[in-house]
Amino acid sequence: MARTVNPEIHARRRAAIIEAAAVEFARNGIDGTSTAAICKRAGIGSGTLFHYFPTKQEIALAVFADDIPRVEELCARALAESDPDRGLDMMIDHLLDELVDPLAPGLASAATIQANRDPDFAAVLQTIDGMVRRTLTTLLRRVNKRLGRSLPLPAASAARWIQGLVDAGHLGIVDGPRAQTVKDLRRIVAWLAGLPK
Amino acid sequence: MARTVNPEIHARRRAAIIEAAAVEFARNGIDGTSTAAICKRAGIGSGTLFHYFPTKQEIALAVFADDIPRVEELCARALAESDPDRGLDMMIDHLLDELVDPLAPGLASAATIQANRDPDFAAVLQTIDGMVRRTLTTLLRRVNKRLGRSLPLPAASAARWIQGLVDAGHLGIVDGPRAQTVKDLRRIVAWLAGLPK
DNA sequence: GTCTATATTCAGATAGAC
DNA sequence: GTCTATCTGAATATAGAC
Repeated sequence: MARTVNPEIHARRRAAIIEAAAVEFARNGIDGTSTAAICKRAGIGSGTLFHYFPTKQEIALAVFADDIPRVEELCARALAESDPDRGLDMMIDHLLDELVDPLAPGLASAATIQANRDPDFAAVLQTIDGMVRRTLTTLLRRVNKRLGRSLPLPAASAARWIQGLVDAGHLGIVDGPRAQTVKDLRRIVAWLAGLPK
Repeated sequence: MARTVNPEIHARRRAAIIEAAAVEFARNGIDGTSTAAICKRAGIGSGTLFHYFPTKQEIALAVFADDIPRVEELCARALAESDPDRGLDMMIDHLLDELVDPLAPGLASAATIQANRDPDFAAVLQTIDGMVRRTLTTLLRRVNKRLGRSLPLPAASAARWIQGLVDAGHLGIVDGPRAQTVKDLRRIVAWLAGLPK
């Protein structure tokens, strides 16, 4: 009598591995993380790890690819708002939430390096980035057309810079008191969105 | 008598190793770069590499520490300008020059990861960042006091964000046509510096 | 557990300065 | 010719993917 697969347990375990891997990757980079370290943190044996993922590369891919549905849903909700300023707020809020994650700087760095070498990985990053950028661009254009405000930069450029600013926050370069950082960022975004002082 | 040390040749070769290492680190990260790869690119044997540097860590440190004098000189010159706007321009120009370097995104990522593990390395990054930030802050304060313009953000915050924006460019997230990127950045900086439209 | 990859070492080989 | 800074690349030992 063969043991039947329990998909729920499988998914949970897979998620636990991804979580453990994310912590290690953020701290030590992908090459700097041994599969043993992931196993230890996830509380599993190495055999189990390679039952869930064929290679370390695939784990790295999954860490980021798992975000795609979440981002998709966020973008869809922001675009569904009738007031583009509300949609922008929603996007910014979520981007800022990520920013609070202490793993963010390390993960962003690890990702940049990995994207140099793994085209599949690069594609995943591009998917996420592109989705966010297109959403922000659309929202900014709506601000422009529907609300009649004029933007200091073209919508597409402004969208890129908003992403850039958030990523700068990710890198931890802008590392003042968190509250001040968030306040500043909102002010800059407001300017980019053509809001009056 | 014995053969004497030639400091000039030694320095040149050391620089060549650092240059080769920077290329490899930018492409593959520090852990992802083998000492053999550095040797190959530098055109030397592995023995020679370890004659110049005791460990790979030390090579990584040198890649960034070598920038300190250059940055010091830049900051000193910018602060010596009587017109703070000229000083700001000077800083921005140099920051943008770095941004044009195709190695910048990879090196920035590699550095972030390395700083997590090597305190000496972290100190080097902090030195460079702090120097630039203090210089920008001082220049922005002068804009405020001497020229009587008021800034949309406190000088210290604005300085951090300028660095953040440049680093966002480093990460390659803002990767539109180069000319447009540079133009946008100047516009944002002008706003941060309180210049009228 | 196996097997590869790789950081570091070492025992010379080479060649410039006197 | 001698002395030594400098270089080399095979050898070692260890780590780590699978």
